[in-house]
Amino acid sequence: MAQKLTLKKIAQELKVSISTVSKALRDSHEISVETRTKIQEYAKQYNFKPNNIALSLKNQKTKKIGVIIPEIVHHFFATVISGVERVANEKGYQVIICLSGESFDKEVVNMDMLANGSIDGFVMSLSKETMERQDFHHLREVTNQGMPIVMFDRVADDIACDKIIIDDVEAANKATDFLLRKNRRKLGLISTPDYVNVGRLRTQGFKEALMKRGYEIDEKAILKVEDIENCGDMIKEFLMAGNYDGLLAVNELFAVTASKALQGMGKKVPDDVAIVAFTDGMLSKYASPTLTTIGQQGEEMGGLAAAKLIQKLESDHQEDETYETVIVKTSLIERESTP
Amino acid sequence: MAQKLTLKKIAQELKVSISTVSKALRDSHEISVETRTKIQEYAKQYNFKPNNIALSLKNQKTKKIGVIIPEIVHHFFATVISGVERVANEKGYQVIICLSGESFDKEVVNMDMLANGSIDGFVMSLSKETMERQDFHHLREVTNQGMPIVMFDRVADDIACDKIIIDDVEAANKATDFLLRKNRRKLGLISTPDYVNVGRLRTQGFKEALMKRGYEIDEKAILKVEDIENCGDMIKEFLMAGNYDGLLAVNELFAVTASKALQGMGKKVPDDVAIVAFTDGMLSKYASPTLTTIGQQGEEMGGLAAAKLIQKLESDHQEDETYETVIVKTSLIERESTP
DNA sequence: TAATTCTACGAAAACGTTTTCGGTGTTTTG
DNA sequence: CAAAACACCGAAAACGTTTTCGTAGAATTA
Repeated sequence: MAQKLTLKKIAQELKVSISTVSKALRDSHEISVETRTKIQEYAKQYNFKPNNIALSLKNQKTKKIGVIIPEIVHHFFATVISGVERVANEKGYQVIICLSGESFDKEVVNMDMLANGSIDGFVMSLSKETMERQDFHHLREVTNQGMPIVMFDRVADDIACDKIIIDDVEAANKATDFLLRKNRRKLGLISTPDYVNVGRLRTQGFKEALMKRGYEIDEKAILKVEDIENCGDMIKEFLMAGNYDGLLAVNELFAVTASKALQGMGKKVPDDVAIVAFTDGMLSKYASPTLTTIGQQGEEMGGLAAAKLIQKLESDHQEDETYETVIVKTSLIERESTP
Repeated sequence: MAQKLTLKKIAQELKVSISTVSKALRDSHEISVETRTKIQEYAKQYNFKPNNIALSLKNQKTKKIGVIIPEIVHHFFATVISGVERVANEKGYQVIICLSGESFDKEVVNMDMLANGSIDGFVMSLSKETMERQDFHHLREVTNQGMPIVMFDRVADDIACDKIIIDDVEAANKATDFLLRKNRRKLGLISTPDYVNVGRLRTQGFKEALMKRGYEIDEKAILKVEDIENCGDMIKEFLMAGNYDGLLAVNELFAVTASKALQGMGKKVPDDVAIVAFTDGMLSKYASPTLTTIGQQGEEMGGLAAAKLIQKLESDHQEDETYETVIVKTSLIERESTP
C-alpha cells in the first residue's frame, strides 16, 4: 500500500529541494554528480515514475489520441483500432476509445468529454445517425479550438480535416467488372441506405460499371438494407424476386446471409450465383464457400490515420493548414464464391 | 481558432477573481445572484467546459479505467470491451484501451504507462506469454500502490483482486455430456496448450465428463494447438488420425476449421460428426452448418468487470480488502452442428 | 453607538511536474 | 587581490482547477 512516490516526497526524504530532484532525475549538469546519483538511486530503488497527469497539465499535451467509432464488435473497426494502437504506441501515444453505438447524441457527448483536455486529437468514423442528419457542429467546435481530427471510412466531406478512405466507387466498379468478366449478366447489389456514404459510393460504382459496358440499370436489382439486425428476410425476398447470377454485397454479413439463402433455395455458389463482398473479415475466410472480397485494409487505414494525426500534432502547429485525403488501395481477394 | 477558454480568461474578461468565477459556475451562494448570472451567461455563450486534466490532478482521480487485453480483433474481447464501455459510460467513466498483442513485455509497458496517473483502475485479461511465464510482478506492483484490478477470462489465481470468469470446467463438462447424450461415443477435443488457463480448464471438464460416465480417456483424442495462425494442417491431421463422431473445440475458429476439414474429407456435420464450440461469435452464427456453441457472455463479463471496478473505486477505499470471483453462467446454444 | 453578524468577494494553497531565474560560495582569470 | 567565471542549489512561476480562509464593508443587533 506504499502510496505513490512524488518528487516532493523524495525531496523531503533526501533533504533537498523539489527542483533539485527533478533536475537530478533528468541528469542535469546543474546538479553535482554526488547528489545526482544519490537521488537517481533512491528513485530507482523505490520505482519512481513521474505522474502523467501533472506532465499533461504542464506540457499542455496528453500524448493520448481519442478514437470514436460506431461499434467495436465489427471486424473492420476492430482492425482499424488495432492499426491505430500499433502506430500510436510506437510513437509514445495512448489510445482512448469511445463508442458512439451509431448514435448522434452519444457521439457528441463523447467528443465533448474527450475534447476538454483528455486528448490531443481525434481519429474517428461517423455514426450512421450523424451521417443521416448531416449535423457536424460538434466536429466544427473541436477543429475551431485547434484540435486536429483525422476521419476514416465514414467521413464528412465538408469538414476541414485529413481523411483516410478507400476509393469506394472505384472498388465497386472493379468488383462489378470482375463479375461481368466472369460472364455474369444479371447482377444484383445488396447495399445500405444512401446516407451511409460508403453505401452510396459503392452503389455508384456498381452502376457506373454497368453503364460503361452499356448495360441498363435495374433499380429493382439494388437492395438497400436499413435494418442490419434482421436483414435475413429482406435478402431472401430480394433474391427470390430476381434471378441473379452475380451478386455484389457492401459487407460480408450481407454476402454470407445471401449465400446461405441461395443455398437454401437450392442454388449453387458460385456455379449458379457468383458473390463478391466488401470487407475481408473472418466470415469471408470461413464461410462455406469462402467469399471473394474486396479488402478494406482496416489495419492500414488505422495506422495511416494515427500517423497522420501524430504528424499534425508534432508539427509546429497550425502553419500547415492544408488537409489531405488519402485513398487507400483496395485489392480483390479471390476465393470460392466466384468461379 | 479561439483558444480554449479557462477560468482565468473569464476572470480577466469580467474583472473578477478566478475563485469568484469557479464558485459562480458551481452556483455557490457565496456569490451574488447578479455576478453569478453574469458569469454563467458568459460561460455558456463561449461554451466553457472545465479542463479534465486539471480536475484529475486536483481530485487525484481521472474517471478513466484502463483495459488491457491481448487482441481486439477477437470477437470475444471486442464484446467485452463493448460491455466495459457501456457500463463505464453510464457511470461517467471513460475507457483507455491498450493491447498486449499476447506479449508479456508490451503488457508490462502498457500497465506501467497507465498506472502513472492516467487511470483509476484496471480491467484486464492476461497475455498468453504472461500465462506461460507466470510472472505477475507488474500486477503486484500496481495493486501494492492501492490501484484496483479486475481480471476476466484469463486470470492469475494468486493475485489478490476481483475476477470475472466463466466456470470453464463445468461448461466443458456440460458440453461433453451433451455430445454423449446425443449418442456420440468417440469424442475428440481441440484445445490450446495448458498454460492458457481456459484451455486447461476446458480440457479438465472434458475429461471429467468422460470419466464420470466411465469412459476411458484417450490422450491422442486431445489436440493442443499452439500456433493459431496455421492450425489448419494440425487439425486436419488430427481428424484423419481418429475416427471421431463428436468434437468439442475451445473456440469457434478451431471448430469451423475442423468442420470445413471434415466436409472436405467427405464427412457430414452433424450426421457423421457433431461439433460443439466455445465462444458464440460471428463465425458460429454464419458458418455452414451453423455451430452449436457455449456462449461466453463477453458483454456481460465486461459489464460486470466495469461495475465491480467502479464500485471498488467509489467505495471509501481499502476498508473492504475482500475480493470476489464472479462466475458467469454459460448457456449452450444449439444450432445445426449437432443433431 | 458599539458590537456583532452577513454578504460578497479575493488570496492562496493544493495537486505534481518542469523550468527560469537568482543567489550563494568557490575557483579561475587578469 | 579584485574581478569574473563557475558549480551547485533553491525559490517561484506556470499549467487549470477547487476550496479554505481571510477580510472589507454593509447590515443587523444590543
